[in-house]
Amino acid sequence: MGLTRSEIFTDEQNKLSTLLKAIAHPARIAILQRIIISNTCICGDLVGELGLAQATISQHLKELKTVGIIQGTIEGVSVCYCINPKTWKLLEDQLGAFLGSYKGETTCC
Amino acid sequence: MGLTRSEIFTDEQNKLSTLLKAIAHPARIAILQRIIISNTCICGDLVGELGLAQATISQHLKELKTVGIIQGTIEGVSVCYCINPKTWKLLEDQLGAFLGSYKGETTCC
DNA sequence: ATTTTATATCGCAATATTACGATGTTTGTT
DNA sequence: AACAAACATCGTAATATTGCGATATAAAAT
Repeated sequence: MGLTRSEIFTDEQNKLSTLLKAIAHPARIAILQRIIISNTCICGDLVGELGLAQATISQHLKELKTVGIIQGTIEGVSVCYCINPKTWKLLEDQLGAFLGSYKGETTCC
Repeated sequence: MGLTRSEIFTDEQNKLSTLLKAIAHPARIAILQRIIISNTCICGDLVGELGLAQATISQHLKELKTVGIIQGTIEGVSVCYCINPKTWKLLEDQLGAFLGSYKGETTCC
């Protein structure tokens, strides 16, 4: 016990939950918002702005990168992070389909 | 350490991450899909269908109820669960605004 | 070559999540 | 009243997450 029993769910359900889990943290939401807002690619700017330690930010970035939501390019000494359009679209589509499947008929309760 | 430092984030970021965390689990996605699909309100049907123990299902339902995504009405011996339209809309709006804020300009990386 | 700057990784402590058996509670049935 | 059915809650074990100091790594500047 203690670990999610992924075998009993569909690939879609597992995939969607993985993407959702990646963005289900205020720090990672803040990081993504910051990346989206600045048209120039930020990097360690986040450390000064978010109020979390450098190691913590780096770890959150890694999690976002692991599931493919962002991608990082080495730019001299620093690293340039940006949204991975493909994964972002996938998330929008999957989530849109899921959330949109409820039509709010209130046939119940 | 070990606990999210919510104080340093905005209420919107915290609220959204709370809602996202609630749906960021394959079992809870499956439960929500099942609730949406059946126009009649299911309850313990989930236990037989999902392959998780009754205590586990009940716990997942509680989590969804706690953040307000579903609501339960006692219906005799069983409990009728359904989507809370208000929270569902909130989630759609907040998430739509967040995901939609990225326009995929690829000005970067 | 050494130092500085920027980021990543390691290791750890605190806390949270997941899952489930066992037990409690509530309502309907006999 | 006693019993059964449907859920909820408790307690617990296994695992995951969060955060950070310390340390490693890699590129640029001196």
